[in-house]
Amino acid sequence: MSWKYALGQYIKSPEKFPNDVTLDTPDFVVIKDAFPKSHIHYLVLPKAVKPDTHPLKAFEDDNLYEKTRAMVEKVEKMVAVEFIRTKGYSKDVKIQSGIHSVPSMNHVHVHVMTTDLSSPRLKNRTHFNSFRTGFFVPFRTIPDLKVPSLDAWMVSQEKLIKGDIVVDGENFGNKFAKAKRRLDEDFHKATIHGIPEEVEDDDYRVMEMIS
Amino acid sequence: MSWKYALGQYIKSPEKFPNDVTLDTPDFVVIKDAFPKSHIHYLVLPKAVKPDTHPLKAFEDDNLYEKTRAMVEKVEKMVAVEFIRTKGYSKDVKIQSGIHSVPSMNHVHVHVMTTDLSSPRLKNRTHFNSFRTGFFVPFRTIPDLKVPSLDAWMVSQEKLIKGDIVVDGENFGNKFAKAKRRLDEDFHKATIHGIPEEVEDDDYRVMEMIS
DNA sequence: GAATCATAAC
DNA sequence: GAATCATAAC
Ligand SMILES: Nc1ncnc2c1ncn2[C@@H]1O[C@H](COP(=O)(O)O)[C@@H](O)[C@H]1O
Ligand SMILES: Nc1ncnc2c1ncn2[C@@H]1O[C@H](COP(=O)(O)O)[C@@H](O)[C@H]1O
Repeated sequence: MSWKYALGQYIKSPEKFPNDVTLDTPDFVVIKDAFPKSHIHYLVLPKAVKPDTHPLKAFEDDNLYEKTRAMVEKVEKMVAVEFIRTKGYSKDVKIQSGIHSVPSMNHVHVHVMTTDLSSPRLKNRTHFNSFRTGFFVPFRTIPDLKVPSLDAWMVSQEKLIKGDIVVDGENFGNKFAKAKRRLDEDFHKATIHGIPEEVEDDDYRVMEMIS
Repeated sequence: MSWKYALGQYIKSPEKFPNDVTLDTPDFVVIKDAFPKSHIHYLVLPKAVKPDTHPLKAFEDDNLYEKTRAMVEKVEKMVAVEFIRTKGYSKDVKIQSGIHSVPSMNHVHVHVMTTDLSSPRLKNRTHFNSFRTGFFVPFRTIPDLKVPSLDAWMVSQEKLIKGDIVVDGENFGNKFAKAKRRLDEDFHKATIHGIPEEVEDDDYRVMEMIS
């Protein structure tokens, strides 16, 4: 099995990876991304898809899309809870779920992750742009996407990876290290490192969102 | 001022870097290493040395060596205290102080650091070997070093940088990423993440060492 | 996708 | 020294 098929091992033998597999149902396996690009980063893997299918192709199947949507939703709620539990309280837990326009790994997978991009594994511009540009396709936008030619679309989408690094509104050009510092600072500031007593009433909207 | 002389700024204008300068005396400035290779990593900079002097040349001056020794000792004690304060209790705080055989940066500087090499800034084999092979010259061994030809010695020492990565007794060859994982795990395990009540009597030897 | 190595330019 | 970019080999 070449590296391109590495995600297949979790589908084939989830029991072999108890530390990586978070959820194992008849139709899905949910794993921790082995190289998480944010503080929390999961992959949702539908089991019944041919390994080399492009996600947009796979999700033309309304039934698969709908089942995956339900699982993604479930994992999003887990992420919110886990974030609050492990990272201390935060005013708002921001989560993004979606696919890469041109996945490197086979086996259809949906990224479900916090949006911080504050992680030791975020090492280059490609990593950043793959999650913060149009190269990242939010899961909910998939049904309305109009992609006449998948191949042409992929070629076009791939250019987004090479573009300038933009954090918030600020353009960092090719200064990845500087942008990374910013992302790490932003995460640190956004996370409340105080005692629970300091939490204000209006900070509970996340708990409501996930309830 | 080219990058090679960047450490000179702390000597020239310590007041401009309050976040970096830990100690400023008539003869020394002590700074936090800007790219720390261990959890705690300081540089001791004697002020009265010409910028492009090799440390072994500078420390032939017994008076300078002795004054630096006293300052290094002082910083080592600070490091021990800081480690216990910030990283949680640990059974033994291991500290290494010394110079690189072939420094890249000018302005004589002595590294005073914990030995963990567990740091996001440790990024390659060169970093590792520069602190874990004979390329790193412990400060206390300097007076007894016999180096007839500094140039020849440096050429020879430089080869150590290219060697296999060895952690504890284990040879990691060129597998830096794997070695780094080990270093991070080791640090995590060595550091006690429990409550003070779990500390045993014989764990206080560090405090005695520094008292 | 990750990781090692080499190479400019600062 | 740090950082960006390109390149094999997996
Ligand atoms: N062996 C692996 N196990 C788990 N996750 C992986 C593995 N190899 C790569 N990944 C992750 O899989 C994702 C593949 O990205 P992409 O194909 O661009 O959607 C990335 O987020 C990787 O960090
Ligand atoms: N601008 C800087 N400020 C503080 N420390 C630095 C700076 N640039 C490099 N360093 C550190 O200086 C040390 C120089 O290493 P060396 O010359 O090999 O002894 C390394 O540990 C670097 O991380």
